[in-house]
Amino acid sequence: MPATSASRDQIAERIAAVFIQRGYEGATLAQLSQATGLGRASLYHHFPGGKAEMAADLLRRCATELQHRAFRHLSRKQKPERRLARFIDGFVDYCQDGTRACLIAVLAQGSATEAHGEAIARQYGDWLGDLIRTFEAIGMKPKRARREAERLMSELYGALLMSQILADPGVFTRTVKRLHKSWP
Amino acid sequence: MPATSASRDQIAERIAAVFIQRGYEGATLAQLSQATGLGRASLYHHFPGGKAEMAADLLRRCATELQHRAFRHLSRKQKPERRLARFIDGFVDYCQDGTRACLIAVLAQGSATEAHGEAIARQYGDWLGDLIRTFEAIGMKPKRARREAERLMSELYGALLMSQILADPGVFTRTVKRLHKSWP
DNA sequence: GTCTATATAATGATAGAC
DNA sequence: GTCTATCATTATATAGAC
Repeated sequence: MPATSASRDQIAERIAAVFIQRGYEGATLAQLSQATGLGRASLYHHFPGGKAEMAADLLRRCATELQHRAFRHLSRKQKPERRLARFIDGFVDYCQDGTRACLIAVLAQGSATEAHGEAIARQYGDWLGDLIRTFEAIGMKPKRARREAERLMSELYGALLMSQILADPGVFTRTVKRLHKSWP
Repeated sequence: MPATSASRDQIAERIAAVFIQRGYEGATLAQLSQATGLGRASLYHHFPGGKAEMAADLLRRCATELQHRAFRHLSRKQKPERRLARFIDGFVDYCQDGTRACLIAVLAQGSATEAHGEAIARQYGDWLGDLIRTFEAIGMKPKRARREAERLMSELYGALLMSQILADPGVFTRTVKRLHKSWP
C-alpha cells in the first residue's frame, strides 16, 4: 500500500517539524493536529501511545535517516578523506543546509531525556566511534583521532545551533566549507 | 536588605536550573514550586507575569552573567591572545566545566523563541562582533576573523551540546584544552 | 481511518486570609 | 511574603458513530 505508506511518512515529517520547532512538551496535540491535517483522535489511531509514541517513532526514523544520509558513508571502502567529505555533505543534506535543527539533538534536551537520553547517548557514541576509526584510517593516533572526531561533531552541531540562534544559515555554510578543507 | 536579595538570587538560580533541564514549556509551576520551596502563589508574588516574566528575567540575568564572566574580557586592554584565553576560561566557569547548559541557548529553541528570539539573536550578534574585533587585533583580516570567531563560538556550544548528549563532560574539557592552544 | 463528543487530569493564574 | 483554596483554560486521552 504505497499511498498509505507515503501518507504515513508525510505525517511523521509534519509531526517532526512541530517537535523541532516547539520541543517535546511545547508541541501540543492541537498543533500536531493542525500541522498534519488530522483530528486529535486520528493521531491516536496512528500513534496509540500519544506524544510519547510519536517521539519514540520519530527518533527511530531520524536516527535511520541520519545514519543513511551521513554516517553510512564512513563505512565505505574509499579513501578516508573522501568518506569524511561524503559524511559532511550528507549531514548538510540532513539539516537542509543549516536551516533545520536535528530532532535527536532537540529531544536530547528537555524532559524527553528521561525516556530516550540513554539510547541517544549510545547512538552518538557509536557514531563518534565511526568517525574516530575514519580519522585513524587517515593515519592519526587514537587520541588525536578522538579529538578530531569530537571536534567535527561539535563544529557541525555548534554551527547548526549558532545559525539557528543568529537566524543566519551563513554560519553553518561557512563552517561546512571550512571543514571540507580540513583534510586536503 | 541583603537577605532578601540573596534569596531572590537563589530563587532565580533554582528556577533557571529547572528551565535548563526541562525547557520553557517543560518547566511546570509545580516543578518550579518544588525546586524553589515556594508555593505556586508565592511564585506569582515574585514574578507577577508568571512563567513568561520568569523567562524574561532569567534571560536578562543570564546574559549579564555571561557578559561578565566571559565576553567582558574581550574588551580589556591586553594582548588579544590573552583576552581570548580569559574569555574561554570565563565561558568554562559559566557552564560549570561543561556540566551545565546555557539557558539562553536553551530558550533560543522551542516556543520561547517567539518572545525573545530577536533579542537573543541581537545579543549574540554583538558578542560575535566582540570576538571578531579581538581576532582582528591579532592581525587577521575581517573575513578570517569572522570565521575564527564563528568557529570558536560553534566549538564551545557544540562541545557543550555533545557533552550533554553523550553525558560525558570530557568532550567539553578536551575541546577547551585544544582551543587554548589555537593561538599560541 | 477519520470524525464529534466527552472524560479526566494538569496547567497557568487569581483571590483573599494570615 | 507565604499560604490554602479555587477558577478557567488547556492538555492528553478515550468512546463510539460513520
